[in-house]
Amino acid sequence: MRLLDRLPQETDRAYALRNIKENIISLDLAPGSQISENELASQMSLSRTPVREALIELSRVSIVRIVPQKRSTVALIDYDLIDQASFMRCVLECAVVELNCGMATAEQLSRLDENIRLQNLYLESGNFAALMALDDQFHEMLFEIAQKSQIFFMVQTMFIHFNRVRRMALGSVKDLKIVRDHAQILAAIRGRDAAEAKRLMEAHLSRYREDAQQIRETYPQYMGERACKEA
Amino acid sequence: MRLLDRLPQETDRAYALRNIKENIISLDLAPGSQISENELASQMSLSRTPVREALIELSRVSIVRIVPQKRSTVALIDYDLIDQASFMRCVLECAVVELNCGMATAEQLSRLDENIRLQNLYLESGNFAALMALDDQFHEMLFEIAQKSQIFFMVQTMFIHFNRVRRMALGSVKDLKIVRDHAQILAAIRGRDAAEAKRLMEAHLSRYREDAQQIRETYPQYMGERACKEA
DNA sequence: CCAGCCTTACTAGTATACAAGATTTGCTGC
DNA sequence: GCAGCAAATCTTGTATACTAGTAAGGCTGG
Repeated sequence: MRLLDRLPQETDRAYALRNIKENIISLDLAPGSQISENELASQMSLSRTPVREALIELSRVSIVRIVPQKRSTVALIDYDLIDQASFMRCVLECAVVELNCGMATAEQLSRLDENIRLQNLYLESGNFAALMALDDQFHEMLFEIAQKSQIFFMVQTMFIHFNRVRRMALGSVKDLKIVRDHAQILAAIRGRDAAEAKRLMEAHLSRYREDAQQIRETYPQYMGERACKEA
Repeated sequence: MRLLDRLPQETDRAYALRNIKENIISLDLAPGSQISENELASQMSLSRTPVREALIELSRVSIVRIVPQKRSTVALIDYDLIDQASFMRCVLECAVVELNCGMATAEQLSRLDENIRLQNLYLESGNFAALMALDDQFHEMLFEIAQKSQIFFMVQTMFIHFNRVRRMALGSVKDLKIVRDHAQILAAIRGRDAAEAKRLMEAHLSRYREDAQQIRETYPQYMGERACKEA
């Protein structure tokens, strides 16, 4: 397990959650692998309590599976869950971006502009991790502008299914298209064209599904749904 | 605090969560009231651990507010949060009901029929609590039919903001309209008319917002947003 | 009487001990 | 050798002890 640096004023639980999440996305905690509260706790130099509380939260979105008195495992890649997370995100963000067209201020638009400028920068320099963080931030800003931050916060945890697969395909040529998508979406918002903004967002989010087949072939051992038997 | 009966095979944590949630909705744990892990634990004859884990989950959707090392309180009624929960629900359910039109089987349709029959029954007999439960079940079934159960499960917790206000307005004449809405929605699904189904769902969910002003006047002490100062 | 400090009694966060259940390992008797 | 039982050792669930931070109330010195 790869350890992240502690953030200032971060509680043990928040640290454990952030750390475990990151390790799941990076596949350092591999899909299907067994995890133990005790083991994770000692690796992070914490007690079981904050680790356990973090795992409970992750189990709520089915990214960690806790079988009482038996074991906990990192969930296998489940395309049904990814589809559902993807569907939810698409439906919500399309509605959000429509709202954005009616309410984004000049100052907010320029902040989005700034974000996209940085995206282009990291795209050129090949810093794909930073690019992904900016991508997340871009979408979060759209929720903020629509005054729907709480919704973003709530559903964000479910995006991990999505993000794990995204990370597997990192550095693909798709990234260029993604940044361009963002610029087009911003242009539509600026032009107050809700229908166009929605159309672009839908197309944008559908990109993430494209790599499914390739990933399925590259990491067959991580696939769930049907092949895995219960113990 | 009113205690619910234990369910078979329910863990202490699940029981605590169900119990606290119910007491928040029923206003037995009043908006703005201070709650203590210790006190709740002793009232439910549990230790702090499962109670605490339940409260953490509730704090994630901002229905309970935990101030570290200070106190925990039941959130005041916050119309912004209700709006966001309502928006999320509306956007998701409209998309779901559109899907339903394309995929509901005859067997599923008849189960929905059965549910609505029961709704009419409880409406006549004035059993509004049972009616509300059937209402919830109706909407959950729509998610199931669309094969989006995980989404329902995920966002359900946020509906508590919504449900608390709903409970305050319980027994109003609106209930008649609500049951009729359900029947119309089902008819649209049966007729495979996605546009109509969506339109009906949107109108249906907008009903819940109507009582806002009345509730605001009836329970001014429970209102949050601006008037409350930090301690 | 009043200001300021300090004690005390709370809070939630964390660590650890213990309980209950499941699995595995190895012994035992055939 | 093998079937079956049993004990040891895992797991997570729960209870409790301890830590640290906050707030309030009382005491003390002026």
